[in-house]
Amino acid sequence: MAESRNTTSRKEPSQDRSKKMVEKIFSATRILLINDGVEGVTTGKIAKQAGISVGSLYQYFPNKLAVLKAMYQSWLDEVISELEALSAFPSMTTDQFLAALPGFLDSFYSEESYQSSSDDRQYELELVKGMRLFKELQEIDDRHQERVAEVLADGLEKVFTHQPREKLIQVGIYLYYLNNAFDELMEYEKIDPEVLLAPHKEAIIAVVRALA
Amino acid sequence: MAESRNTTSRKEPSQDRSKKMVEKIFSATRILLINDGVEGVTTGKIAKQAGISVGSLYQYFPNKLAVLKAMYQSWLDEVISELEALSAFPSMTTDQFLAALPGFLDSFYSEESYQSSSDDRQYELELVKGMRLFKELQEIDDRHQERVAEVLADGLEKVFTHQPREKLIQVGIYLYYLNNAFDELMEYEKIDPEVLLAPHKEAIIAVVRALA
Amino acid sequence: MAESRNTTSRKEPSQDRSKKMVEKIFSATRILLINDGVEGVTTGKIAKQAGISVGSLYQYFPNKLAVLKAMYQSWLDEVISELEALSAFPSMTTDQFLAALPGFLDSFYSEESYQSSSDDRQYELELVKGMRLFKELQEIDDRHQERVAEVLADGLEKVFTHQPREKLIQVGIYLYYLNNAFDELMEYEKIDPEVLLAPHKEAIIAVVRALA
Amino acid sequence: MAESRNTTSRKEPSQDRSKKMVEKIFSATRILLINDGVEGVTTGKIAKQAGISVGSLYQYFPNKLAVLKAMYQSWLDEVISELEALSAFPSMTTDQFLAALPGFLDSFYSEESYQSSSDDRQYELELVKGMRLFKELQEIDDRHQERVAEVLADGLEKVFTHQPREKLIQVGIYLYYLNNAFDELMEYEKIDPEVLLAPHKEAIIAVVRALA
DNA sequence: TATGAATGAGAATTCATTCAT
DNA sequence: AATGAATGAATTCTCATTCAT
Repeated sequence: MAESRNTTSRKEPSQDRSKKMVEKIFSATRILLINDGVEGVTTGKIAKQAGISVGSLYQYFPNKLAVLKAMYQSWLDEVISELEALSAFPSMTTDQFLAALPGFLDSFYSEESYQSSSDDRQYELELVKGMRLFKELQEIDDRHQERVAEVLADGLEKVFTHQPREKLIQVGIYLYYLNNAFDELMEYEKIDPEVLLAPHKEAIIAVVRALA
Repeated sequence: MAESRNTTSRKEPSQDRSKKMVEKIFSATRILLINDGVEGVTTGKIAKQAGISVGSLYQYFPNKLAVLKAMYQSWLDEVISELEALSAFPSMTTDQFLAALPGFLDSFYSEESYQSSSDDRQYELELVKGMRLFKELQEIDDRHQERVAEVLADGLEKVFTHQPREKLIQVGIYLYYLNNAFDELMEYEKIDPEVLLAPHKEAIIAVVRALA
Repeated sequence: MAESRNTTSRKEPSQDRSKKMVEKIFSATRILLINDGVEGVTTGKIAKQAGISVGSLYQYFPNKLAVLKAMYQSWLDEVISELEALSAFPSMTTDQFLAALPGFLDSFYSEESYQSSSDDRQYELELVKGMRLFKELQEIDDRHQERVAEVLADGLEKVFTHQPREKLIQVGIYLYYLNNAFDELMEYEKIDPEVLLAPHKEAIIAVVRALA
Repeated sequence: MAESRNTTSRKEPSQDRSKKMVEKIFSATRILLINDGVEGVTTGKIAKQAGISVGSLYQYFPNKLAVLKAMYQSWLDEVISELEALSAFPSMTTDQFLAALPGFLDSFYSEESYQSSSDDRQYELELVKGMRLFKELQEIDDRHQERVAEVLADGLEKVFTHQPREKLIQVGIYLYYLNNAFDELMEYEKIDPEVLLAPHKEAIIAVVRALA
């Protein structure tokens, strides 16, 4: 593939028709991502699965990567939204925060959260795989990381007001990675979530407490 | 690629010539892995980079995957060795262990360790990428995870004798992921190792202390 | 070649364009078969000879064998048609049949029939060669043999009503082989058709007469 | 393969060592021919099966085809020998010959003859396949046909003294083809030798009687 | 002589992308 | 706009043959 091409959408999905088309392409790609993995996604298969022609696909996206890029971006935007919701709590003292943390983590890691539908997980895993596979998607990922750090730092700032912003940003990213590691671990079949949840919470609390 | 083929080495590198050839192939592949990523590794490029013919490559490996497999396996073996060295400490009481832990972590995460040459890191990242890309390599990885868990559990067992083996295994894996997350984080340019080392150590200590 | 693949046509040649394309592929393959032999037929050469791209060939056939298979099948279908026409005579007594046989054989082996263009013969020979070369084509051939036996038995049954079907089938095949042997012999340049036609007819008549 | 090269043996198997070597190569090739078909015979496999090196193979034969050529030639020589034995009967009158023919055919087609070991049959079939596959072997085959015709004509001449040599040659070849067709037919699993032997004999007798 | 490592042309097949209809 | 046929570069792997040891 000519990876050096423009990979942004070719046209704004202004008309309904267009929106529907893009939607078809996304959901077809999602299915392929889940069933065949990124490496198994081809423009031909997307078109077939979407019930459209390859030509049409190229009417809405300049190349294959642009499709993945849009989907990846969209997923990352969701993640940011969730993090923003998470960081949207009222200011409080360190003690209040530390007291509330265990309960919060319990609900955050309640079964629903880390046991999202297997399809969803697979989909996300494949997007991440694609991100690592195509340099172009890595740029998105870099911007995403920064955004994540900012959002989490925003939250931490409400509590750890005495810490320099820069440090909160670093810790924010660390917490993000900690969470991702746990999520990834949950994919591993030998793992017992019941057993690991406790140590994982200890780890998070320790990191946060170190900010106090 | 025919992923179902036999992917073990075709011949034992018994003779010097053979060893040299295999070495050429490995180092050429390493370079390609670093420069082009797994997705950019082709048998043709390997041969060219190694200064040999494609045919020769196929005298030593039954297919492209076998090359990656051997390299991945070799790296994982090194990792296991390191972990074994790590777990080869004398039995001690929980208090002794917890007292020694911070110092140990300091030396473990001394600059050398997590600042290995960028090439080495890139190489390992690409191997991991390949592992996710090819089913056959995933099997190796699964076995590796189990091995890691066992080795780390062996170490923890010397201290936390009262804990059931199974729990030590789970925690062992968690610690492995924690370390990997930190390593991965170190790749991220916005990160300041100086700042994050402390919270990371706190996290590890918290997880271990929870075993007491 | 992966002989275990699906080797039927990839798409119905419904549109005119498609028909023309398939036609191009067939006639190019025919030429290669005649000039280079089955062993000399490659997808690349077919495409070049047909003036199309390799990719196009694979739009119409899933693999090289599928092309040969279609051509072989098509020829065998013709053969069956001819045999059906041959067997489409009215019922008659043994005596009537034996009296008519010599005249029939004369017209059947009139020059036109066994002196088809050398290219046609060569083409058929190469198809047969291919059949022996590729297991997948052998299956077609087996079905063909059975079909031939049935059709010829249908004809013989109209005359030799007292013979068990099974015997007529066996004799049908024998006659088919006899004819093929004669055809093949005609390819041999040292042969004088004028001289051999008589003994060949004697042989056929003897075989048939033995059914009376 | 460079089919245009010299394909005769590189050296006379004068020494014992050489003879043994050539023998090894032949018997290895025979096994491969039976198990994998001509298309599956490679110089590498031959060497491995023979327990020698590829290099050695090329010491005794200039190329792969030369091996097959020698084996094919050798088999054809055997066939000729058998035919010579067959034709080595005393002169007799037409009536005597025709009276003896049925008995002769019975013994000729006794089970041993047309039910030679499956391996032998397969071996011969593959040699014939190879003959059709490689132009170079076809030349041998042409010479063989002529030789067969001569030998059979020699036999027929003892009986049908009034017929011109040329005609006997033509009929000789026809009989050879008749026999080959029957042999080939016997390979077809739907065939019942018991049923077809009688008509086959009728055919032969009719052809011969026509010479009277 | 024997060995078998090394060669590299060549074969089958895939797939992103274009463009005539 | 939509279609999907056509393209051809790229990829993996094979195997007859050579040649240094």
